[in-house]
Amino acid sequence: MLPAGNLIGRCSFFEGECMKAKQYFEDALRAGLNRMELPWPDKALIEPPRERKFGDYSANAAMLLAGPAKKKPRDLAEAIAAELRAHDAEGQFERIEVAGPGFLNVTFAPGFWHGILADVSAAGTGYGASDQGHGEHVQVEYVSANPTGPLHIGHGRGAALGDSIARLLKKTGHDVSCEYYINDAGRQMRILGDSVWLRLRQLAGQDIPDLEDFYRGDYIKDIAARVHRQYPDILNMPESQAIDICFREAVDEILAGIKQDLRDFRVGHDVWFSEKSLVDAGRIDEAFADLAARGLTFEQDGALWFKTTEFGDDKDRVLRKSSGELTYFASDIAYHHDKFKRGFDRVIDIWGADHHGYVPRMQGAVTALGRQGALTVILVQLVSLLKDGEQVAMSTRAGKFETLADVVAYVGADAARFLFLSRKSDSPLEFDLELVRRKSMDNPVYYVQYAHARVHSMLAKAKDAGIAPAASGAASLAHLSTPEDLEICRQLERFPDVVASAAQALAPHVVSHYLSELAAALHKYYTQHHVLSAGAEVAAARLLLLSCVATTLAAGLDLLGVSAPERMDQVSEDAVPTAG
RNA sequence: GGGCAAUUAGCUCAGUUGGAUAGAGCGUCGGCCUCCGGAGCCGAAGGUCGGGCGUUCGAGCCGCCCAUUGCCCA
Repeated sequence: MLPAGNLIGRCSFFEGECMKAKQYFEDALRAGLNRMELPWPDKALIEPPRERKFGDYSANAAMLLAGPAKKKPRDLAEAIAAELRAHDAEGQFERIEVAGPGFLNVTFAPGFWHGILADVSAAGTGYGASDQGHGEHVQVEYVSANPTGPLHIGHGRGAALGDSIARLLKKTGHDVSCEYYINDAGRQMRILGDSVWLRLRQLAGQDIPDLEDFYRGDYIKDIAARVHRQYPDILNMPESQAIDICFREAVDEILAGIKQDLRDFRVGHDVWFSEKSLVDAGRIDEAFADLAARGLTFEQDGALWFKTTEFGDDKDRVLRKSSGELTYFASDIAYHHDKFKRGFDRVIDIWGADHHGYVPRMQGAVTALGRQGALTVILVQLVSLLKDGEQVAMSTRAGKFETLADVVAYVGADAARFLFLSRKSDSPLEFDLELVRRKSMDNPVYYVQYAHARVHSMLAKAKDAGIAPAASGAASLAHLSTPEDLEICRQLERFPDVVASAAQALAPHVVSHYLSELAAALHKYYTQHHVLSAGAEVAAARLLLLSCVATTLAAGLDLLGVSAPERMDQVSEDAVPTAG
């Protein structure tokens, strides 16, 4: 959990007085307890109560202090409440009450909440930003699919998650680099080269049976045909040379396709790191030497072993087989060794959940390298693809929706991303193509985008009518006094906290849930309070409030990599299905 | 056989250092457009938080056992 000091630091981002409600209450409470010569309890919590009727924020301090002070929790709470009331010179609190077993509940005055609008207006879409990361150098590695075929929908989930986590970390003051690790060395790559070579010869009329263990997607056939066109005499070359050409061409083409798919999904990596370059540059040996210097490797049966049992693994692992071949583990160690040598304070890897057994080993390796705790592995559970409630087979040969590109073309990047980022990464996800594609209320992404578009529609109408939003400090804000006005202010005030905790937990779904709630508050407001016909002064105040909602929605959607359209007909276009 | 996760409303899911009557969307049923976009709003019904035991003032959350499901490893 964040120390309280961070909250103050975050507020310094804005000019003037810190308007954070939670912090304001905490400061007042601390001061009050101090005057009463009571300590601040270690487990003191200040949080919004579950039910609105209990006020804006609730503190459990009296319950924690009652025991040691030998007083009844409620009596002590009353005494603290009286102390707080006596010192609320600025009248920021509307109500200070004691409830239940001894909760201390406060409700802020409307004027306090109106101050939030100044924060949002001043920050614009930068609202919610902070420096809690203090420029920490963080690397996020994600997708990193083997370049043996196009990305599938599971990769899409990892891509959306990694990209959004990077956005969250940037927003909270981290120095972030996004990386894709290209596994272009090793056995899978040999199989890829062999697969293309085999198809090429088959296409040339040679009667060769399929291999048991090779890539058989149609894209292999396409690549083989192209390679043959490009190298007409390839069949006359020495086989090793021909296979090498097949391999290089295949990797280049598949990788280009992967990059295109990610671009279409609005995911961008800063660094594409080649495993082969790691091997070629001798980095593997460097890492081995590092481990050997720490006495953590040994030779046995002609193989090189790493003593992972010293770090909690259930057995030691091989780094280099007796045949001289390197294991995946070996290059992964070298890769992470390299990451830390590049100066990252913290490294985040996003992996498919089927690799979970690999996590302790990798953590052990990082510890062995002297960087315990610097690696965070996020596991992403499987995505099951449905169409009208029925499972779509995911095998390479099955239906036409197996690739990420097809799915994105069918439902649109916004809808796909929002769904991916609406769920905790460690729970399996159902992705129903028809549901996600639907432009209706069962689709949360449109609900949120519509809220944003609704505000902009009103702002445009207001402009035509010559009504401008009020200035953030205007006296007319006093008109924002209904429960719906204040509810929206409260929601807006939460946003920086939401961003901070989402970044800390590396959990973008916290943001998407928040956005749904803010959108709901906006839609409710829209139905209950007419803006443009409410009289010039009221209209101006309400326009300011709603434009702050739009700003915050846009800031939040940006963290998810989802567009914030000003008109809904602008989003429907990229959801139009491709031919067929 | 061992390990990692998951289990919350009919469905899909939130609920993070243990706190007040467990929430949302969809679906179902019933309401709301002479007015800023109805892609919306309001209301109702719907729960043994998989089961059991324990820890304590208090457990969806922590511990142990069991069940089911998924994955990893031998």
